[in-house]
Amino acid sequence: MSDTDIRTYTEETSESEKPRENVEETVCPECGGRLQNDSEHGETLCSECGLVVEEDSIDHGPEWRAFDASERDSKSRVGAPTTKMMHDKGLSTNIGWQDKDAYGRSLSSRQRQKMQRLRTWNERFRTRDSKERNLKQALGEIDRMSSALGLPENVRETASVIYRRALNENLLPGRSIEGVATASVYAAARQAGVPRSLDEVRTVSRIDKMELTRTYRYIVRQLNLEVAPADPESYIPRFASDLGLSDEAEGRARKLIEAARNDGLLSGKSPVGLAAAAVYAAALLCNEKVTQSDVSDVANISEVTIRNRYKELLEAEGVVTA
DNA sequence: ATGGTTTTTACTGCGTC
DNA sequence: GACGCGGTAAAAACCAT
Repeated sequence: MSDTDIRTYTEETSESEKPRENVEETVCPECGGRLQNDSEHGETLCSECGLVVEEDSIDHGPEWRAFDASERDSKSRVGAPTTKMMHDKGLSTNIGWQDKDAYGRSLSSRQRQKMQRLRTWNERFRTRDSKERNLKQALGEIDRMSSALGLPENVRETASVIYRRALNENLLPGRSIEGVATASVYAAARQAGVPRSLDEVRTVSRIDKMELTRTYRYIVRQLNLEVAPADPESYIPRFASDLGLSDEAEGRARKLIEAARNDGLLSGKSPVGLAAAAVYAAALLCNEKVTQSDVSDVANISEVTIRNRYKELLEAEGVVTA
């Protein structure tokens, strides 16, 4: 009754495909000139007019920001930033494949043999036991799924931490790596306040719904993760932006949820449905054009549910203001 | 396994552009 | 006439017991 957040919603995603822009274009839309790649800056630009058509999303900069010179000095450090996203935090030794010494000179054949042995052993130690190899694969999956879901970096870190803990507590036997990794992503997204529904997570994973819910429950219990019931409000920004609504409408939607919360309308209902209904109602109140089917598409919720919820929302609002 | 609640599916009628 | 909206009944899904 209270634990509605586990709920899943069956909805085939085949019809929720959105028209995709053609990225194969090789002619400048501005002047018709030829496009060329600038790999250093990760851009695709026009050779005629210099228009940047496409920018790579990879950021090659450091993970911190500096606002003045002294801050830059104090934050700067030598070496690659560590990350929990690599199974060894990126700190392990790597031996280059080129048989060159530090000055770029070639090594003698005797030294080459030695380096080859070192490489072999280094690799063996690096992925020493099954746990390390397990983690290596899982973190790859977590990264992949997070990207597909558009989740921010900190969620991936959190998911990685959760997975590590599950691994350390020996929760893995009997469960698939993919399953636990998926559950970690789901839990991390919710903890970070940017929840994705079970359905959304499932679509980027290779496991089925049942395994995901089972595994998710299990690791939440075993690790004593504190995952509050999903708050409808946390879905609102994403839905509102997907529908191209104004900030005003978004705020309005929050107020509707707030009013409903005071009336005790929230418990037992799907948070996604509530959020969708609030967004729809708010758009109406702000005279912004959105149809029920639009909302049902972006929220993956049925129109009927939206109708039922939004009726209740407006009533609650009416009670409060009256 | 079962029962109660919620959501979905499918279908209908109404008004408007 | 297509579309958006509102309602209903039956089916399905989900959760707790």
